[in-house]
Amino acid sequence: MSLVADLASRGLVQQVSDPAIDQRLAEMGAKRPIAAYAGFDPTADSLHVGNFVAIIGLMYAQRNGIRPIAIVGGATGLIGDPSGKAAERQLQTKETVARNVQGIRGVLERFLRFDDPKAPAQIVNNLDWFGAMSAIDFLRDVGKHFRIGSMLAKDSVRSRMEASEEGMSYTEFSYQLLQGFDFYRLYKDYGCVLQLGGSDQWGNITAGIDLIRKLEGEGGNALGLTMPLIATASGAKFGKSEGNAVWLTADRTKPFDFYQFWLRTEDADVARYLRYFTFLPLEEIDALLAEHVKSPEKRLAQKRLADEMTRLVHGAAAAEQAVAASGTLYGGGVEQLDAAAVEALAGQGVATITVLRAKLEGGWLVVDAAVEAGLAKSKGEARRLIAQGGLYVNNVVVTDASLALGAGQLVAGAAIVLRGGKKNYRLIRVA
RNA sequence: GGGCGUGUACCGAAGUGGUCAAACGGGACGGACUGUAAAUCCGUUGGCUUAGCCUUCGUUGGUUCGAAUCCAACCGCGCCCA
Repeated sequence: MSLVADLASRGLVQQVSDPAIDQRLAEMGAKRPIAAYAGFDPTADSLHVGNFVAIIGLMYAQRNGIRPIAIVGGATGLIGDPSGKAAERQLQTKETVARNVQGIRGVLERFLRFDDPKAPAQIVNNLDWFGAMSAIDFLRDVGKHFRIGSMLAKDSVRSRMEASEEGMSYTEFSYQLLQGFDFYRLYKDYGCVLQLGGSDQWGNITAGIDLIRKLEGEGGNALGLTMPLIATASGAKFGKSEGNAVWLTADRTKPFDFYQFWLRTEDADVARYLRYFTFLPLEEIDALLAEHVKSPEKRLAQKRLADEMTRLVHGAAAAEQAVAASGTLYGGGVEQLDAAAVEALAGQGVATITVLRAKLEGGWLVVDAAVEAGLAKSKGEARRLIAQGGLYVNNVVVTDASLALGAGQLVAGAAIVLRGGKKNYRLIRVA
């Protein structure tokens, strides 16, 4: 058993509840099949790269023959985890949460094997046990085992009470009971002996470990492990691109944009990310980094990272297409585009809008085009972009805000490549 | 239930009758330099048919020639007392 050793070698262990987790897992695993779990908040119908660390944790568990369980918090999502949050969460409707649970299930199915003969993955919705539980039962059976003192001492509570003006509602205060009880149920019914989570989850994880010990007595022995919260070397939040989260599904973040996100990783981060997120052997990563240090301008490490990640998340075909599209758009190949290449770009996950030919022939203002393509939120913003020299049609700077696009700008008679800034490409095709 | 306080643009935070589309900081975005990096520098950051007009300062209503600023009620939030 080398789950913790594996994770540690990748720099993915922040804190452990027991220094000998691997050994303990081996002992328990010898007697019966064991499982490990991580929770996912259904705040959206998809997961983003910020959730990826937890997924990686489960993937390593599965590789070690431990059944990975993902809890999709249909119940806890209705409450809102205060950990790491400065402000009270906006409550979601039950319908929204139910829909999000479905979406997240779909994402997880791509990373965990559900048909693994030895350690099949499983998705569990904690609404299964909370949905039917009455408030009275909850207070008697769960609440009784929690002491206010230790609840107040949790970092997630203290920081809100002391540091922030926000305070905290009773609803969020009780979150740790819910997550603690999740762990207990999984421990009892699914043989789940280990909980994984981001470092902000420590308080919630220990709440579960304590609850299991109290309810199960001597035999109750659950384990917890937290993984580091990922931040960029320059201190920015990880996983945002142009202010938006980078998602793991193509409908929210195009494979091309996903590839580009990783490709733009700064030097100071690329080594960590390769270790964290890819399954490349460490020796190979070291060799790659040695190359990278010699000639950083080649961005070999970033290219490899982007390729591996896109491959892992969107598949080999999408990755190859993203590489090809990047070559075309950033290699200055826009002028040489032909109809086939345009077709390819669209297929390669470059965000595309389609307009009627008549619109183009009627003289379509670039300003309007930029807004419709999603490069600017308003015409004013589009005009500002132009004034600053940040809008390009077919890689040529637009200098006149009153410019109208026409059929003449169509590359190979098929499409116009619109670019905002360095990073945002849109393909406009005619129907 | 009572007292005190608070609610401003993405976030933090000034402004307390006109000169306020609203200082400043952060973030974000654009440009320059580079390596689609970092750091640094410059610029932008409510909308529009842009020398002008329109909509914003918790909500609604009022006072006033004129309100983010004054008044009333309501809503949200914080702290304290019960």
